[in-house]
Amino acid sequence: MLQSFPKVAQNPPSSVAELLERAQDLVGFSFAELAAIAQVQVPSSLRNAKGWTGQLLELFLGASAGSKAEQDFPELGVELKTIPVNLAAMPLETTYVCIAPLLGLNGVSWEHSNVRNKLSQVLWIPIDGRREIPVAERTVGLPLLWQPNEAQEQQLRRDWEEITEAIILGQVESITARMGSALQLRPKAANSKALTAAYGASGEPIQTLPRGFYLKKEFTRTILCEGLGLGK
DNA sequence: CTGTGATCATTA
DNA sequence: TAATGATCACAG
Repeated sequence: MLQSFPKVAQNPPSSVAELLERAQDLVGFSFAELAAIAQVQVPSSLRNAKGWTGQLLELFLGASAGSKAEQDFPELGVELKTIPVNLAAMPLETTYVCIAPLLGLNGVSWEHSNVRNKLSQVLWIPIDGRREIPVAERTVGLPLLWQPNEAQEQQLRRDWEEITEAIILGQVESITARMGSALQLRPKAANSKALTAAYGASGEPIQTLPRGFYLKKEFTRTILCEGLGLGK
């Protein structure tokens, strides 16, 4: 099969097929190679460049830049997630999904939740992210376009409902990352001093750390292994 | 400050 | 040593 050389996208993909084509063209390339093409520097460490990998791939796939609270490819209904894995395809990190609203949740249903919207269709791009490999030498893996199956959808729904219920009841501060089987709630802020409004235990307004929804590693591992036919 | 992209680093 | 809670950079 003919392999086109990857290049920085000048426009968003016009179809899912085109998006997948672009992703396919990146397979096997190292970050050093891609960074050279995109004319950006490879950080020696991701310590001060935590989102670098995801943003590098966005350049090649043509994702609309910015920090809008919507999918990366709104016209295609696709969300992009780069996920560092080891040789066993085990995710090395949890996956950030979206900010968790702490107010105005009355009447919000799973069907209309941001979590469901973001996860309705995801283009997963695994990265060989082994820590012992220099960032420049890490490579892009096989892309996987995923939609939650019935069981996964219900699992996510149960977690979301449990967590959301706790938020509504003013228990945000007692929710730990242990709650939920696939989805978890964790801090998502510039630092521990950032504050946002939420409900207190008596329904009174309080200020608390902003939270975000994340996918636990094991859930993501199952997606990748089933989707890529790697067995379990 | 909120939301995007996430990984770091301390602790259990 | 894995997971939780904390943090980094940047756009708007």
